[in-house]
Amino acid sequence: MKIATWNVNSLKVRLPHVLDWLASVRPDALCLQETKTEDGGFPFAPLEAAGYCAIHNGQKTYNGVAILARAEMQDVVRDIPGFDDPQKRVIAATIDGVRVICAYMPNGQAVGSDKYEYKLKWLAALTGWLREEMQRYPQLALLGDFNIAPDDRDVHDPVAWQGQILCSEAERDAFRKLLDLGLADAFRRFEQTEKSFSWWDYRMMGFRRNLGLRIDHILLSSPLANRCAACSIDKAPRKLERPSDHAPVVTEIAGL
DNA sequence: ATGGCTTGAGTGTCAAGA
Repeated sequence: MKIATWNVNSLKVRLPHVLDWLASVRPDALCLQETKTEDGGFPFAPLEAAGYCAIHNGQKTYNGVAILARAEMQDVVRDIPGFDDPQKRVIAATIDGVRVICAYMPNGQAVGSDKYEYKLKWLAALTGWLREEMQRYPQLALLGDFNIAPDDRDVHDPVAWQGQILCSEAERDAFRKLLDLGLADAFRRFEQTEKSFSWWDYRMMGFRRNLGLRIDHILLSSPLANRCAACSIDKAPRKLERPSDHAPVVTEIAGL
């Protein structure tokens, strides 16, 4: 089973890239973040023609998350249960016995800001919900744009970014608390080249100079982590005309 | 120099992203 995550930064703009990528990679499931549209503007028809069912938790202008899958999706949940939040950042479904949770964590803007406080509260709520969700679904994968670089090796310039948004200790603590639930960072289960990133700033030729961060992640519960055969970042779509600023992250689970 | 691009909303220019 091949599952993936991609922050597309507007699905309307990126649909051709997404369709090309689905055709060449053929994942069983793809989690999307920042669709930036309500359900009315969601491209269900072309995705279905490409062989994918879709579920969407949409919002105008900002946020918006979706899961595309080749198989039927069951027990769909939108938003974090019990957490009052108008922002559409979570959608979950069961696909071939695997609980797939697609999340777009808040950016946080600046350490100490109101948005930063919201980010930390949001991450705590997600963690609380996942603790229960993992009891119900032993085979669980959390995929998405975490907006957290977990370690200095996930940052192109760790000195410049030290203590800054996406790299602060409280955010990294929140990431570790997710791992403490019994989840494993699929990417770090394998040998990776140094300076592997999943996001590069549009400005300053960030991609060409590899001035990036690894903030998009796939976390796997033990039964899935034990069968995880590969995890990589696909930089190819970032090289196209009008790319998303994020690249897809893909993992392969053997025997599913 | 808190800038630099990109998107959406909307038609002038700003918020937000990371």
